[in-house]
Amino acid sequence: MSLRHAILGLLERQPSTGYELARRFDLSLATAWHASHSQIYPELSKLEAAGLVEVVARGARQSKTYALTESGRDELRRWLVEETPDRSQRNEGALRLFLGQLLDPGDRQAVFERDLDYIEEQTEQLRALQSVLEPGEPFAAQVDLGLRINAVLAAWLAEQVEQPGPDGEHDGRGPAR
Amino acid sequence: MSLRHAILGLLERQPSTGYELARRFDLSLATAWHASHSQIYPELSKLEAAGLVEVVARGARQSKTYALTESGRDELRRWLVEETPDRSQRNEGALRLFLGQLLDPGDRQAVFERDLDYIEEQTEQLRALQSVLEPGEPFAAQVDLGLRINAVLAAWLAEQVEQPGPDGEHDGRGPAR
DNA sequence: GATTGACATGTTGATCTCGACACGTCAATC
DNA sequence: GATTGACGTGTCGAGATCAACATGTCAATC
Repeated sequence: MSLRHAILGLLERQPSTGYELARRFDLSLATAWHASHSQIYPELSKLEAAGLVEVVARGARQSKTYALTESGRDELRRWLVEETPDRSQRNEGALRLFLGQLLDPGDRQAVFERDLDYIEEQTEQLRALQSVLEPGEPFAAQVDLGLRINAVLAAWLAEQVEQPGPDGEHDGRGPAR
Repeated sequence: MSLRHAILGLLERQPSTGYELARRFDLSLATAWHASHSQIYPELSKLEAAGLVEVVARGARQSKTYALTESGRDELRRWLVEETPDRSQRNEGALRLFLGQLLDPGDRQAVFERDLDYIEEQTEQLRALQSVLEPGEPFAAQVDLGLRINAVLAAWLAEQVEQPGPDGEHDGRGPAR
C-alpha cells in the first residue's frame, strides 16, 4: 500500500489539503507515484481514522489542511527502513521501450522520436526546477538523479533512431506494417 | 490496458502457454511489467474471444499454447504507434528514493545501501544475460539500456551513502529515530 | 509404489485505481 | 451583477490486480 506512504511523505515535507496533494503528486512526485483526488480524499479519511494524520487547519471553502501525527511519522520511518521494498514494476513507458524493438525500422524510429521529444521536455522542466533549488536543498539530489537518468534515456533513444538496428524476429509476419 | 499489450508483445516474440507467460513476465519483462497467473489466464481467454490470439497447440497437462493472430499483430502495432503513451507512474522503488531524503543520515545510509545491493545484483544478472546474447540480437539494446540506468543509479546511491547530505526538513520532528 | 517438485489451469473475494458525476466557494474580470 | 476559472471535497461504478484457494499431471527420485 504505497499510496498511503506517498501521502505521508508529502505531508511530512509540507502540511496540505487533499487538493494540494493531488497537485503535488503530479509535480514533485510525478516520476514516482500518481494518484487522483478520488483516491486521495478517501485515503486521507482512513489515515485520519488510523491516527496517522490530523486536521491542523480549516480554511475557506471547507478546506482541511492535514499534517502528520507523531504516529504517522513513526509509520513513515518504519515503512522506509523496515519494510522490504516491492520491486515489481508496472511501467507503460518501459514496456513500450521493450516492445518497440518488435516494430519495423520506420515505425520504431517514429515511436522513439516521440519518446525522445518527451524526455527532452521533461529534462527542461527538471533543469528549470534545478535552477530554483539551492544545491544543498533536500531534494536537489533527486532532481539531479532524474536529470542523469533522462540523459541516459535520451542518448539511448538517439542511438536507436540513428542506427535502426536489427529487424527483430520478423520475417514479414510481425507487427511491421 | 497495458497488460493486454504486454501479453501480445510476449507472444509476438514466442508462442507460449499461460504458465510460460507468467515466468517470462518476471524474466525478460521484469523491469517493465509484472502480472501473476491469476490475471494472465482470464486475460488470455478475453484475448482469444476477441480474436487477437489463438490456441496453436495443446500439450500434456491440458496445456494450451497461444500465438498472435493477424489481428493481434495489427492491434499490437496500432497500440505502439498510434496510442498516446500513459506516462503516469507508480513505482515503489522510485518513491523510496524520493522519501529516503526525509530520513536521518543513519537510516538513510542503511536504506540506500540496501538499494545499492539490489542494483548490483540486478546488474550482475543483466551482465550474465548480455554475455549470452549476440550483439545484434533484437533485445540486446534493451539489456544495454538496463545496464546504463543501473550504472547511474549505483553511482547516485554511492554518492548518497558517502555524502549523507542535508538532513531534510527535520529539526527533530521528522521520521528520524 | 510413494513422495516430491515443477508444470499447468482455473476461480474468488478483497483492495486499488480511475473516470465521471456531483456539489459548492471565492476572486477577478467583464 | 454575471461569468469564468481555480479552488475544494466528496461518491460511485467499472475495471485492474493480488493473494489465497482449488485441482490435477507428469517425471524423477527414494
